Amino acid sequence: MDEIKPPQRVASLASQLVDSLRSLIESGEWPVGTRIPPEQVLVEQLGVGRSTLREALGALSHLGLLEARVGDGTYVRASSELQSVMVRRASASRRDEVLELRAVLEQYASGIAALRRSEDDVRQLRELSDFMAKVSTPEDMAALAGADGTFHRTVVQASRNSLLIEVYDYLGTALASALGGLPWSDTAAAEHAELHGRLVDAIEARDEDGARRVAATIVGLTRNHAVEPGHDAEHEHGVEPEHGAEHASRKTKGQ
Amino acid sequence: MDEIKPPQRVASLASQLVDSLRSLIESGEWPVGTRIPPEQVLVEQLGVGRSTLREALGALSHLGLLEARVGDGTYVRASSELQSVMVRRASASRRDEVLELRAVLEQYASGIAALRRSEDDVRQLRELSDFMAKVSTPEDMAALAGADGTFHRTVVQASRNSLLIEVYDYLGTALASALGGLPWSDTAAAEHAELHGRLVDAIEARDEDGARRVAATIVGLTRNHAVEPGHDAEHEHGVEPEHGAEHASRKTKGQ
DNA sequence: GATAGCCGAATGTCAGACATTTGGAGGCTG
DNA sequence: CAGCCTCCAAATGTCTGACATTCGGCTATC
Repeated sequence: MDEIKPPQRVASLASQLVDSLRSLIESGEWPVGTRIPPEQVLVEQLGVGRSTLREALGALSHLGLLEARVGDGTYVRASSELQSVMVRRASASRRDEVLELRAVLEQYASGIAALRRSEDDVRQLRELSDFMAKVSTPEDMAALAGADGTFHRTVVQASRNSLLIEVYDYLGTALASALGGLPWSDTAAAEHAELHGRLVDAIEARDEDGARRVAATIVGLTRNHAVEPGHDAEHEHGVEPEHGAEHASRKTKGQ
Repeated sequence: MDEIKPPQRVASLASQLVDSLRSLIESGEWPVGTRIPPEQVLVEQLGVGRSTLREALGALSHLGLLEARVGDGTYVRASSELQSVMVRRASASRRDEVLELRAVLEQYASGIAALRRSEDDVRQLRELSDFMAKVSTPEDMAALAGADGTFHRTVVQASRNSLLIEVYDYLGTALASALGGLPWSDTAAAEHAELHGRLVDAIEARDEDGARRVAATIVGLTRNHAVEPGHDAEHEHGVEPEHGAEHASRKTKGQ
């Protein structure tokens, strides 16, 4: 009995590989945008056959964590597997369902945020709110939409619940590809800005119920904008995060 | 120019396979528990190499839709890819975060349910509520826990938002494997039952705000039970749904 | 009739080969 | 010298064949 191997053949090699690679990605060792070593290198580093490795890489690709390009290499595309799945699921849902779920999360997160917010949160929200109140020219509408998105994400983040934050973000991603920038009338924009100010007030005052109520009002207003009929049915569900951006130099082999 | 193939080599064969197989599963053509045809058969049916097919099968396995067993076959394990990913993500989160998110969904679903509930919903809820009010002997605690779970799922389902329902269910699945059956004191059980009755009342009366508030109270009560310190950190994240159950007879080849 | 052993079948893994695509290096031309 | 073109190495995509491992059922034996 020199060597007794049998003990651990619990999980398939490919499964173990998937877990290993996934933890490499989720831990940030392979940041998004990284070009991972070519299959040949990984095969000899990990000591597995190419088929096995490819099965693992394929799984991660279909999970949305990796993206392989023929003739180029394989890149890290996202750090969370929940994202791609959630986006795909949300894209397959009726838009009002997605909006409703997101609204639910946002309202409640606003309430919690009022309880857990830091001084820093309040400062950021106040800045964004003030900014949105100032802009009114049509050409700033794009900036306003961006600020609005940041505002709501900041509110949700102040809830300090990472799982809630993540789900909220993914729903937002799924929606963004669907509705994009909507036009705002002047009166609506003014009301919108005023409500945001009140939301910040409530959060600053640690008024859970008030924050939730204001958030509900904002959500209702937003929904009225979004339900405008038109491009209802499908939209490409690829979302396509940044990827043309930071590609590690191709010839960087050793690291 | 006899044959022009180039037109669609847009996506890799394996990717197309994943989509095909996934739709077979999600459409219900291959119900959960089905033993899918062996690789060899699929290879010749689909006209692809075994490596390619295996890459697709591996991806679906790691997505949690399939489960392969050496020497036996490959079985459909779940019909939604969101489930496994969500369960895994939730299991990696702090329990209080999961509870909180689930509580959020439940509270708002209760409010929405009050608006959208059918007569049938009310009837079912009333039955469950009455049942829970009756049982008090310790040996019925298991049945009570089951009825409680069914009650809450029914409430959420009355919201008629499939995405919300799905996410709620998965969070519940993730939690169930973690906390299992908790003991209830008599007074707590009585309060619990009384609250459920009031929730049904509010839903029947289409009282959105009241339903949400009662649900919030129930959630708070439940949370007090769940936050008892102890087994906090990790718990196996496998969840393991039914699988020993309905296996199609092995020799059933044609269908 | 019960049990132990055999055998076929199915998945798991590896190796090799070729196809296809890409990006860049190098040479050619103006 | 600048710009374009060609060619090539590299990387992923696919297929085939082989062997290992494990499981379920069948059969033969006691």
